[in-house]
Amino acid sequence: MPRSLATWNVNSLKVRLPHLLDWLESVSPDVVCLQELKCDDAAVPRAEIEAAGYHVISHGQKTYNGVAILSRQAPAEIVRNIPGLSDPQSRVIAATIEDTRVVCAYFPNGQAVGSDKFAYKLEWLSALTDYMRGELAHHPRLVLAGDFNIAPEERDAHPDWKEDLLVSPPEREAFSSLRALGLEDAFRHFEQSNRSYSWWDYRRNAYRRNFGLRIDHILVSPPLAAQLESCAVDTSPRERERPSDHAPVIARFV
DNA sequence: ATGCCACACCTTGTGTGA
Repeated sequence: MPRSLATWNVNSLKVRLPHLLDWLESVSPDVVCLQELKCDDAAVPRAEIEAAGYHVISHGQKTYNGVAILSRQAPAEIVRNIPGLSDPQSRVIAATIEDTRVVCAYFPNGQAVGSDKFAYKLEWLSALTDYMRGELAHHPRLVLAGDFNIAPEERDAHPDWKEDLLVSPPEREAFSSLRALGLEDAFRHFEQSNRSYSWWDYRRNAYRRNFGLRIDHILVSPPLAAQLESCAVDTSPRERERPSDHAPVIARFV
């Protein structure tokens, strides 16, 4: 089984490749779920990632979206997108790595509560929830990791966050529905510092002020929850030059 | 009230993100 699994929205794989390679070398996670590649599959820097010791599978898209799974062990049963959902946006890739089913997802942003894109977000969330219900029936050891674009509780958003988006009741109810399938938020399995976040706006010195949200999550099924050893946000890549606006989250298992 | 920043795009502004 993988002993460690991370998720990271890199906001352009091309720009963030040096950050990613350095981080892989220093942290050496067994599985990494990446989001917002912003490139198509042909542009994924496969050779560099393989040279770092990882298999790489991707579901890319030019300009927007795009997801990938990096893994020390070979992936099997690869699925791209949510089965049965007609969606031109590349937001999901899933694979079985050893004995564990890994679903990597870049959830829609939603733009503004009540907008067309918000309606798409809720429809997409409903489809994902149905998909996860079926996956859990077939794979007792399941991870859903990615950029959820939802801060699930009050404590997951800075008190001065004024927008409804990412914290609205329908978004939080959708997150609860995923948890209700029997998935645990790995981060909340442990004591954490107050104001722990995974994303900070590039503007207005948000990172320096820790004006952020916790929207990147690792949800795990009960057998994996029972084996959790730790789960933490790694802010070190956010402190580099030209960082992603997101920091990676990493879970370790005994 | 907007842009504040970053990224991609057959760029010289626009769409999108969170």
